[in-house]
Amino acid sequence: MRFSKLFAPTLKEKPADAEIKSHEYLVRGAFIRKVTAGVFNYLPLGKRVLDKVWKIVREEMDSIEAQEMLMPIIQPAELWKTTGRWDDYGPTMMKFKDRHERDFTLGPTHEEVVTFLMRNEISSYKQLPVTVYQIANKYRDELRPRFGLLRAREFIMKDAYSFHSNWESLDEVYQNMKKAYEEIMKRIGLKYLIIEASSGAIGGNESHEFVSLAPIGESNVLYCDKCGYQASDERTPYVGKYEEQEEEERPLELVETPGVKTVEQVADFLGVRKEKIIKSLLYMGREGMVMVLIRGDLELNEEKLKEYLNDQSLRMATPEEVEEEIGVPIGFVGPVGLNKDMKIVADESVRYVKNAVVGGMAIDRHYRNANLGKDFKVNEWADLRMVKEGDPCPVCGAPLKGTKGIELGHVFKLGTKYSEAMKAYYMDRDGTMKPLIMGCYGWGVSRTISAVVEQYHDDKGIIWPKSIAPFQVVVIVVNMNREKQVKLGEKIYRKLLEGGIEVLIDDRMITPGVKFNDADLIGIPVRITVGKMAKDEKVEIKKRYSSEKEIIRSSDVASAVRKILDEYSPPVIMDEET
RNA sequence: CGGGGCGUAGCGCAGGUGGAAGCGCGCCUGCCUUGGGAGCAGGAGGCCGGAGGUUCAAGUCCUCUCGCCCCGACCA
Repeated sequence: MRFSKLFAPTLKEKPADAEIKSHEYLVRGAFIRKVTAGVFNYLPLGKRVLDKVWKIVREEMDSIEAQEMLMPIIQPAELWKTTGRWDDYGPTMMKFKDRHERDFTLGPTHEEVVTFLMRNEISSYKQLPVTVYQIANKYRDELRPRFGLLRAREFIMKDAYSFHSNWESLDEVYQNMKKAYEEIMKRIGLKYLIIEASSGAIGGNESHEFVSLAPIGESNVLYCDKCGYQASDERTPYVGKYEEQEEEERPLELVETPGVKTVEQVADFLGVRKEKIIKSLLYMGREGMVMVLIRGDLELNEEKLKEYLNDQSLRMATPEEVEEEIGVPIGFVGPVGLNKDMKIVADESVRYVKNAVVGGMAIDRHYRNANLGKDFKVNEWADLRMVKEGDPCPVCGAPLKGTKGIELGHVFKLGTKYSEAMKAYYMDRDGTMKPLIMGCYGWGVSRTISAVVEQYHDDKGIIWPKSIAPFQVVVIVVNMNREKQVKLGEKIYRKLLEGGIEVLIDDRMITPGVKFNDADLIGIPVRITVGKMAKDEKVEIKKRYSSEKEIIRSSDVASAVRKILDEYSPPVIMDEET
């Protein structure tokens, strides 16, 4: 490719909306351009990188005998209603109506569509197992699209689905998929962790996330140096012991607390520790309102609650809903004297709080000395607290450590959730109808590009690993007015092309500074500079991430390029202010 | 959805109290220059996001609207 012909309008200045390096460099380097919030054009350079990632993902999928297919972006509402996800997934879906007022969505994922397909086409165990995948656009109406390709509304994902007649078969594909994902991470060159993304408590619902490490990542990872435990904070059970408080139960007392609502304020106002307060949170779910209790100093883990109540539509009740249902403004709601027939679920921590402070069930009132059993009851107990860095490892008890990352891959044993909801049955060897056993496996293809830039850049721009660089080599002709340089540059360019190397020749009629800066910004691994020494048939060769330059004879270029590419391994950036 | 901010040239931005639309970069022409985003000279480019209003007069004030960005949206 000739730079003079390449559509790559690079930018000198940082775009106003870029907060993180990957966003800034991908825009400045002319890889992407925003069309509207969370929706992007991929320019030629961006498309080249995307294709590289795409190819690696495809090869790894093919290697485990997953079969590529293509599913529609437009999906009818009916499919989503049969699984209940039209409401569960709800606001994140891009919905629209056709001219006949029928509801549709732009697919955020494809479980429904693929299960629908298999329901119609799979009738016998003899057709199983089967694994299919696609690499295609996905649509999610994110609350707040941000960080360029990292949280986009339109993005590219590889999604695979497997179908089985037994759990052993599912496990086999699941393990293969994990290996394939590790291969993808390694081939691209990302530093990553595989983390548990399931409670692992009941049933066979196993799940793992593949997280690319980055300080700006939105996944909180907890890990244990001692035993190797790694998991998402959302899925880490709390295994610490609570201490029984040796304290005499005092009589319940209603106190005035004007305008005092938050745990913080209550603790201050009444002069008690947050540990003595019990927070009463109200959630709306499929079966109405639920009261959730947790100790004042702890954070509720909403994922655990959703899982425990088996209700993905769960959300915090609005202040209006609380007023309407309970007749008391939020901040003063509590379990004492709750005359509504409402389920009360409590975190284990609540069991051990003696003489607690709780909402007074009247405006500007709180109760002191509320005690479990005597003053209020709890219907159900569960582990609902958010585990933090420093809490004990659920496996070995050592203090957990924390880090952050970008979720790139997610594998999940779905079991029969979708097949049962959509009545996707096959006939087994024994002549009975059984629901298909399923697994699903996602990989964020476009997001991978950002994750790579987060790990591979410096203050001049991107430093692509050679596996996904848009070009392997850039040939810079320093002075286009010097015939010697132009001729030698062209000769080298042609030679490398013939050798099957992806090479870009910078033949623009501009000053060399621009060329050097663009080469750095775009992040091409090997740079060959054809300058003053062209008259002696010599050129300079340099790695993107190194300041060392080597002078070589032009006849040695092909072998020098091969050698440098062989040993090319840029350093990973793990910590940096963004 | 709540709070805050911003929409002025392709990009980044400036335009007190209303009174002739500007700067830097980029772009075009010419000269000159060519090892880290050159220099000089000339030039093109704007419905000041949109609609309504106040006024003799609106980029500027008011109302509405659309879009974008940031923070929060889970602690009651």
